[in-house]
Amino acid sequence: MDKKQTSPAAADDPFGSLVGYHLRRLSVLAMTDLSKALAPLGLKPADASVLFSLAANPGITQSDMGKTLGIRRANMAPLIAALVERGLIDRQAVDGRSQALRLSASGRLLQSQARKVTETHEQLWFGELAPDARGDLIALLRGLWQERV
Amino acid sequence: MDKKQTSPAAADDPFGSLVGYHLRRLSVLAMTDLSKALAPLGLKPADASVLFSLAANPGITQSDMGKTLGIRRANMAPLIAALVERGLIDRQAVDGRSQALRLSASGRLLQSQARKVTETHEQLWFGELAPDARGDLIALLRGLWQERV
DNA sequence: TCGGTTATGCTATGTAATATAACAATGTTG
DNA sequence: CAACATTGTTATATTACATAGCATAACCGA
Repeated sequence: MDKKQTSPAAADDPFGSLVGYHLRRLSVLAMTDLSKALAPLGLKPADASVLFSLAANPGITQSDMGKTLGIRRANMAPLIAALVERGLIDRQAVDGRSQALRLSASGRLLQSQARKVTETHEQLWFGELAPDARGDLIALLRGLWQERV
Repeated sequence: MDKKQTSPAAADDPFGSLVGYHLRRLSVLAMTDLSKALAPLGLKPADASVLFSLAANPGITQSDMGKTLGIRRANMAPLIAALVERGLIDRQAVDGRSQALRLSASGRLLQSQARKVTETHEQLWFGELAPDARGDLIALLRGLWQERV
């Protein structure tokens, strides 16, 4: 027999049946790594998600973007303000309240760089999954969270 | 045609191919909900993970538990201290440095309650998955994070 | 068209989960 | 024994998230 003597994991794993635990461990590790990969661009994952959203939805309002990204108004404000400050985003009043947001030229450039970094990161972390397995996983995860929003 | 006019999501979804994004959204929502479910027990998810680990590995040291849970020494200290303070965990010196940790009687009781709460939560969030699909998902997620630790 | 309600953006603030750095005390090993 | 590594701890910074309250603007029904 070659029991015990193993790593500090061992025993019978009380988390073996908990999806949420493994979701969290993976998500935290992957997000930490993505943070490091984006850092040279001066972006955090939340910033990148704003740029991606804007590349796909030019003219979206701040509050609508918050709804799609799951970020609250109070947290969107400083996030957007910093990107406007850096000249990456232009705002344009839609009415007396709402601001339409668009990428500036430099914002478009940075967005495409961030996209490349993110895709490289995804390939590193999930590239071992066959394309259809990856698609299935995305569909599964998306279905589970979108039900609850 | 019935295009557009849909929810504030819409457009072509710049996150459609990003596993990490969906991992994160699901993980955050599920963890927030688990937090609320555990709150009546006076526990946070990290506390519960400590209790689960201890139920499966009585006598494990603080640092070994940190390694298996992915929690750093500096963050384990106050986490364990609070549970000891509440009388849920007993410490016993293994040598001059290490402390063996065990659930007290009240710790065992609270652990089993936390386990029930967690399993109910898991059922609510992931119960729609067939048991083998759930097992496959867990194996997939676990494989992906364990490679990186 | 007025008045109540809702939406938008913002500031201030609180909480939780991370992270690093530095330390004392103890163990381990060449 | 001397050098090194491990354990637990404190202090502290960062980040992501939350709530509350506010001013302003838009909307909408009587």
